[in-house]
Amino acid sequence: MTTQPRTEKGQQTQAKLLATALECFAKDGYKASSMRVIAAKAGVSLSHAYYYFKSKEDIVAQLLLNLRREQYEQCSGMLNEGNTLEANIRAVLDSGVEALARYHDFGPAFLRLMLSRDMGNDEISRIELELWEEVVAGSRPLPPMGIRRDLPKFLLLVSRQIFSAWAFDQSPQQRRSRLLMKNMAPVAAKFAVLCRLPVVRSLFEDVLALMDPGPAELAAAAKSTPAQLRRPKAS
Amino acid sequence: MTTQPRTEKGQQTQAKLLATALECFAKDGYKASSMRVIAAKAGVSLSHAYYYFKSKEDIVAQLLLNLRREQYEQCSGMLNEGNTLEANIRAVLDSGVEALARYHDFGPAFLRLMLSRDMGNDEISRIELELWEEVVAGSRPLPPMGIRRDLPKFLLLVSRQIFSAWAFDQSPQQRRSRLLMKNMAPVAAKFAVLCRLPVVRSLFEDVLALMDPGPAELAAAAKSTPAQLRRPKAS
DNA sequence: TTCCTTTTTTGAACGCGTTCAAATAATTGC
DNA sequence: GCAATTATTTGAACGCGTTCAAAAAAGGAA
Repeated sequence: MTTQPRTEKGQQTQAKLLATALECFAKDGYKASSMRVIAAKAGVSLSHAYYYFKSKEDIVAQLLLNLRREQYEQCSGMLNEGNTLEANIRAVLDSGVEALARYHDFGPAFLRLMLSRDMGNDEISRIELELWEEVVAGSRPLPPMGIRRDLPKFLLLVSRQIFSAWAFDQSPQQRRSRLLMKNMAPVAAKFAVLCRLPVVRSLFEDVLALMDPGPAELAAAAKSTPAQLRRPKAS
Repeated sequence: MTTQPRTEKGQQTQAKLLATALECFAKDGYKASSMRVIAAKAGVSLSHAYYYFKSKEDIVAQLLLNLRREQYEQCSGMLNEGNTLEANIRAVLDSGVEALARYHDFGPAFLRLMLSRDMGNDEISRIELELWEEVVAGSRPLPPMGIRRDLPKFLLLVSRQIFSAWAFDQSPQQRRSRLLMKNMAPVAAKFAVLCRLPVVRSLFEDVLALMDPGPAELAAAAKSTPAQLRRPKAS
């Protein structure tokens, strides 16, 4: 959403455009829902769609955001009933794939959105992280004290990995990545328990440190320009 | 490469087309190197380019394959000199990012190629796996016996994760993902050593089993159609 | 050579995402 | 009221990846 409508009619038009787009997406899939089709079905000109949405990807971002919100509402309640960590992880993974299943051919577009850091994906990331926080906080028994704080971030990481497998999964019904999800939950739970042991625990911390390095380290890396660019190959 | 040229002139034309494409890619980047430009610079018509390459992505696949081959030749020799596992991992990761650095704006296209299973990326995967096998086989001391066989596959997995971070890394010089690479090597090496402990070892095996499930398990998953498709939401 | 089949090459078109200058409508200040 | 400013809407165009029918060239059998 690039341009905020400043009049009431504008709001309506934008809303209608978005609603139409989501409808088309659900019915005809990603490729078939061209900007021309969406604009036509919404009763506005093609170029007008670009007045409110700066790109097609921008609309897709809204779709993904909607789906995540749906998912959040759907399974937020189920995470506080004293289930095991494994069950909670499973619930979130399942609801995630369930919400997105109809849009599997959006996979690559979704992935691009989530992995690139430039669009309105902050909100999406926030929702996802919040979910994983509820997964951890609502599980009984609670995971080891030392990792309780960072476990959600770790689970977010893991779930992204799974999501990326799902996005490109060509097996019928995405069977492969669904199986991956099913097996991932117990492994992650087991890992959390094992984090009581210092050896495993330090691995956990290492991995997390990899994913977002402290600002000090980043700054240090900024200074040392390795500068050993390759000699131009003879070709 | 969709159509194999059947005459000698055809071979030449295809080769010229490919060479021109790689040249354009190196000089002008992904977006600027349109099929029209490539065809024009190669001295053939636009549609003729599609006679030999079924898509632009097809040419990009060739580029990636070339880069991987280059990387393989460059660092294959360095892996047999009795360095530590960590040093070997670092060498491969470094040479990888070095080979691809010029083509960073191909990142998303590359990623798509490597993650989707439908094109000629078998060859690319094969080369990568071979490299990781040399990393393991050439390191001193050798990693624990029990994981020696599967460690290469695990390292391939890890490297893909890093690659995906690199592909979307918007920081100047891809500083963030380069730092990630630098820190990943010691963690992976440490992990390999810790695999002597049964706890850690079983984690290793769990993760690997996740990534390619045995055929039995896949077949089982195929039968049980969960079939709890969502009730159509009220919109 | 001539005819026929196969391979190579082309021009024209399609629909796509996106941009832009210009037209229309709404709002505001006087 | 009217003019000036701002918000909305449009049509036409651009370059892109891709497709297709058909022309041109090459090769082989008679």
